[in-house]
Amino acid sequence: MEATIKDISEKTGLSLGTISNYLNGRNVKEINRILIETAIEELGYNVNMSARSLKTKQSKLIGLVVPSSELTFSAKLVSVVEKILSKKGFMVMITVIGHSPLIDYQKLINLQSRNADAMIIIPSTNNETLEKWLKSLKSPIPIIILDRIIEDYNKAKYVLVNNESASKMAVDYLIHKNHKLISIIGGDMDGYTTIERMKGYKKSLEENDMEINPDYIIYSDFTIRGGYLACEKIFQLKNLPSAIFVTNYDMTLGVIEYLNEHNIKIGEGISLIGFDLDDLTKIVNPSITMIIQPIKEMAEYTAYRLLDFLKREYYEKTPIFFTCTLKEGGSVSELI
Amino acid sequence: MEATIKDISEKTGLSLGTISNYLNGRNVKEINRILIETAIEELGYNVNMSARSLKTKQSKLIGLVVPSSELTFSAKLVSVVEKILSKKGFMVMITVIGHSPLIDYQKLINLQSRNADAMIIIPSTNNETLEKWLKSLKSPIPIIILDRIIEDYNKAKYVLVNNESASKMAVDYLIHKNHKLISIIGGDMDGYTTIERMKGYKKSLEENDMEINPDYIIYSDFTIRGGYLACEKIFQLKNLPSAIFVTNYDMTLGVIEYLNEHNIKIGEGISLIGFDLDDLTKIVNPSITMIIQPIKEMAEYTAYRLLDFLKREYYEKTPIFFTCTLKEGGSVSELI
DNA sequence: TTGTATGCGTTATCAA
DNA sequence: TTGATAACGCATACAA
Repeated sequence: MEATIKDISEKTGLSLGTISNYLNGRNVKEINRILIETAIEELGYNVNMSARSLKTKQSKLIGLVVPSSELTFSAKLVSVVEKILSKKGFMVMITVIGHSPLIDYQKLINLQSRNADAMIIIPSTNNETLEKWLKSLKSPIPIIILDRIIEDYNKAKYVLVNNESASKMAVDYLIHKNHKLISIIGGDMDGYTTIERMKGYKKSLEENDMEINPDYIIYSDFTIRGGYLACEKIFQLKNLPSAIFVTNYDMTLGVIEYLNEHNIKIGEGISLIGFDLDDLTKIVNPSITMIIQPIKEMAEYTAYRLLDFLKREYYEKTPIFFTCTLKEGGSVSELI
Repeated sequence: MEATIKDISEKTGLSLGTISNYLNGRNVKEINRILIETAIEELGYNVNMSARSLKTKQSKLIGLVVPSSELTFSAKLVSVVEKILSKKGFMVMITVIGHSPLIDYQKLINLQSRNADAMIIIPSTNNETLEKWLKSLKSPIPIIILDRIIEDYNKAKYVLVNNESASKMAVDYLIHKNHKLISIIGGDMDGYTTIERMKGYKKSLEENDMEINPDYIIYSDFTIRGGYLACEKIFQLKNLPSAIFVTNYDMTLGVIEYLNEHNIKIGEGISLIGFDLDDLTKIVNPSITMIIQPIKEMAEYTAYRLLDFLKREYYEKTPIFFTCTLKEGGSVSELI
């Protein structure tokens, strides 16, 4: 049997209220403080969070909703966010969505019924279940949504990268290296992220008075397999591009896999720019030039903002955009 | 204000007990069932888990303790475990340890005070705080510990791979390819995992009547940087080995990084076998020959066993060992 | 500064 | 099958 404040009360001869006061950082007479502390020590007492939550309506639990498709990204995020939040006594509850609408819904409800104090959500791709659930939420807990904007939902704070300019930067870089035929591999056609990244691609081409050839625009699904297949599609074109810009991590892996498998030399036969994390850069030879999301900074910002919100200091919802950087590797050759 | 069973009781005219009975799957008259269900629907009712937990002493929360050093491994584990457990209404609470003893301890206590129904722990390396905490635990909740054995702690179920034979398999393979000078990069010298993997290394050499040269045995720390530095050390030897066996994922990355940086051709200048996940295999060219841990199977086994334990069907604690496989890539050349 | 009493939302016990 | 009531462990309002 776990010890309760009642046990401590009995052991110390003090009332429940005093013990509770001590536990909540209120003033207690020095003598009693020592009394209580030794009792806690001896009994191995821990606060029962269920009881406390029931009473205070604060769970000290942060819900983290991540899509099954973004596990690498999520893992980084979790480690940073958890580190910051745990220092303030919060625990992180994880739920992975994106498998089936029914199960997703159950999971979200489950999360809700544990009344998380706040929520961090990575919607990644369009997820109707998630959006429906979000809109049905009436409790005004702070919610931070990462990585994309849900069009008609403005009750959350959005933290994202400027996808359009990141994408433009990549294509500008390729053009600067004299590439004329540039292919882009995007995710699902109507996803926010892909739409934005495509915008940057087109904008760059337009600004440089280059033709936009729809054959070079491939839509895929943000998976390794998807990247592989997209790359395969590109190599079936009569007129091969000299460079490929792959717009996410997993697809970049898939593309590299395809190129390796077909003995196509990266940076020679074909130039390549990837997207997301810099894990890869040093492992692949030649290293891959990549657009890097400042994920650590985003995660830190998210965690600290959440903490602010929870202190009710403010809850302002202006979206914040982070800027990606281009990390040069050896995967882009300069043409003449 | 969230709706409670009291609201449902009032709306339906039924007593709290009946509502509770319905909620817990007990028999309720058909008419009342419909009454309740529509009330729940209309009020948007959700069970308050804090209250339920307080009463039942079951949190439906599973604690997951992962080391900061094993984030890749952990991410895979989480996704599999979460998928299985969430179907049964459990949520997964994550805590990352390994930064500082003090914070680690706070986190573990925090986890405990939320009375998780069960725990999954990946200790990775020696962690005194964790061990002390485990031993101080009196509540008999099911605990599954992955990846290594804590010597004098037998209150948990252990799920691991047979490190010794996995390691032996790798070295046997190299010897079979006529490698005579084989270097091994391990983690911290007194860690369970490293000790086991070193055993396999030595056993293989002994069985093949080969000399064990301490110069070829490098201890490091399971990080990317550690792998890099270990590799550097190896290349400072007067008498270079022809093959390196790296005993974990991150260090394998570090080694590849070093080799790329120094233009040492993998599979030509030096042969390489890595350890853990097969993410890499296809990305690096030539693909890396690796010892693969059956992490998905282990995670599934862990989740299902936990579910069994929670149903109190049994809680047997015989350690279970999974077998690694060797996945051939192009990173090991055959010598003559 | 401390003690007493009440209630948070739920389940469990018992009687009807 | 249902209803009334107590209890889970804690925080809080109020009185002392």
